[in-house]
Amino acid sequence: MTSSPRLPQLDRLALDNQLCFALYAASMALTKRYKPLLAPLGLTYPQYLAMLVLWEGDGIAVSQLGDRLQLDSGTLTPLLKRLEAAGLVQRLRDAADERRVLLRLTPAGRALRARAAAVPTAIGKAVGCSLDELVRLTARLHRLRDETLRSSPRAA
Amino acid sequence: MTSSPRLPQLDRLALDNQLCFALYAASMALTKRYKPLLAPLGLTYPQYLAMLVLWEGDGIAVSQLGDRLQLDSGTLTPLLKRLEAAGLVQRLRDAADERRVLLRLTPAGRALRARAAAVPTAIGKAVGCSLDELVRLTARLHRLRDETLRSSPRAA
DNA sequence: GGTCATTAAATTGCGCACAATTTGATTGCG
DNA sequence: CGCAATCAAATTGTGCGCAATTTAATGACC
Repeated sequence: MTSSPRLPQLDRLALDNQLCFALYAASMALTKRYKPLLAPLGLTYPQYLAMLVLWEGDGIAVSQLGDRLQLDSGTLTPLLKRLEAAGLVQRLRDAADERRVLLRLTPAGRALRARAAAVPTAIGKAVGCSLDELVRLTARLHRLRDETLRSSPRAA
Repeated sequence: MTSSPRLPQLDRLALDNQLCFALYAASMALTKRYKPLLAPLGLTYPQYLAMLVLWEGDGIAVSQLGDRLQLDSGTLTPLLKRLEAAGLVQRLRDAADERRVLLRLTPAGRALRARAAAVPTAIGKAVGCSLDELVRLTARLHRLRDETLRSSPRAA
């Protein structure tokens, strides 16, 4: 059986047939595209995602931010400390539950939203597809994530 | 203008409307799904991608692997040293061009492919969509990556 | 043949991502 | 109340991912 030169399984291990690699490569490429747009704002890409959540509504706990971004405190604690050092976010213990750390935008953090509004516009042009196509692809990817997490051992 | 409570731009900054986040979250979720499947093989996810390329054909240089995965030597050099330490890959200077490092699979590295064949099968079940849908989504993502890289400043 | 630009890896430094553990606060229950 | 279980952040350690620099080899041009 090892002498057969072409098994059907070989094709399934081809890099370009892997959905995971297509996702990974597209995500990395798009993230690189964001970098020059976010650098003037003083944000990295994950920091930008955290700010998007806080612009929707601040005063939330670290764990709630983590639920939204699917990241844990091991990732978020140092990231949020950097946002705090940059003067965009305030971290303070919840008086009602001292285990929690609440996140508040500073005036500077709130003001940054206006400058960030130009980012999605610039990216929209770069990906080169219609708004409708973009919305459908986004929805498709969210369903894929949900499906993947659902079948996972320790999904939230 | 700052007193208007709802500007159309606000919606464009909503996390769940970002294609980038949908990609990022789906990619992270799927990568986590791979982890328990790859751990018995002694591979991380990026190491698995490198092995996929080498299983297609070894004897290539580090830079060629980098072209395939869109990764640079800063990422690949330590990764490949770990694969070498694990006994899966051999790194040797190209006699014809001493700047290059050629990558060869060891017998153990070649043998690992048979065990890895079970991975795509297991993942296929987890994502919960038809093979046809999977192929179309993969192709769509590859086009998105190409488009994103094409519009990039310093694309290869 | 000697000099300069180019190229390929490697190295350094920073910021994620995550598993595993620790610290400290809260809840549940007798 | 007392105490174990649970929970939220923080910490520690490993492995990417990438920008910037360094080292060394090759190619080009005079």
